Amino acid sequence: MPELPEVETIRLGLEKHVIGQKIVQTEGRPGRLFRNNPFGLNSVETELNGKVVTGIERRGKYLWMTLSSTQAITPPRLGDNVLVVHLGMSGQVRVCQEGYDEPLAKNEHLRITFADTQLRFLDPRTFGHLTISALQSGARADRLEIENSKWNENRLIPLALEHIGPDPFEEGWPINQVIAKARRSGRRVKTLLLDQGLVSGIGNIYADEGLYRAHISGTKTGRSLSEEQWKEVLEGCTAAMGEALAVGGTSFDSLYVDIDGNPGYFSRSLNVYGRVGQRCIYCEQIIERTVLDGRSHFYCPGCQQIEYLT
DNA sequence: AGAATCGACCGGTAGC
DNA sequence: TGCTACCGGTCGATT
Repeated sequence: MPELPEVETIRLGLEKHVIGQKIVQTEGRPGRLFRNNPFGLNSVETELNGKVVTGIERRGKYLWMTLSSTQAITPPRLGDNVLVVHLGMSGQVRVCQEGYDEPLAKNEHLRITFADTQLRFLDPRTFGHLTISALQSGARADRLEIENSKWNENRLIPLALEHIGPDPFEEGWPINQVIAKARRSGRRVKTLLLDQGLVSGIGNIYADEGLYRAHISGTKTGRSLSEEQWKEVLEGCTAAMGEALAVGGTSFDSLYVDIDGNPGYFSRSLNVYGRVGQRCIYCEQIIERTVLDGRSHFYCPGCQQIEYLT
């Protein structure tokens, strides 16, 4: 399940392989992955063909590929169309150097061919998205109702991502404003961490790991936590994601691999996620699993005091 | 109007 | 061997 560290691992791999390369051919499979693209698959192909890749950017779990009509690597401009990619829960991007003429695989939705490299976008469960979107000002995209929303004003963000909140790995991300908003909510902390409009990139694994690191139960309401507790939770999630990124992400099952097909190694460092029945490494109580808002929640009953909501 | 909650979308796979 | 239940990120419908 690709969350921030896994998506960033893929972004780094793509940067290595396709920056400066010219797209010679694009082939897509019509279907659900293009459901949000206003002009359908054809517009994806016409937008990409002949363009040069100038960058691969990321916010939260979304990636986008910036493009240029000339060979020079120039910064993206306001209004430029980019290819936006979301991997859902089973999406993969793979880089190939051979077999260019093989027909599209059953689960392959887009194939981009460069002179000596080919990118393949695979997604068996089709929860992912592929779409073309125009860049707009990051400040305008910011929906946090922040008074001085200057932290992101120099960044260009695809219009399709304007509902996506700040990413803890973005330079100067407004953690205090995120906390202020979270503390006005009656929703559970775990649910708030998964709300990509509040803070982006955190998924089920790193939400549970961050809550465990902060020794705080995800069943508490947003408004019941102090500023300091919220800071510990968010920094716990960020630290877990940073450590995971350093080892190529978490391959909890075989669904996540990087662009070369290699798994990440953080699953062996997880403290609670998927460890139901095993002992907490800190207090030695047995890790439990419950369901919050329809999602799995793993926690240590010794370290994280549960709050039962009526 | 806004906030919160819940089900639908998929198919690989674990468990029976 | 075959069947069913389960899982999760996001969106849209419902409360």
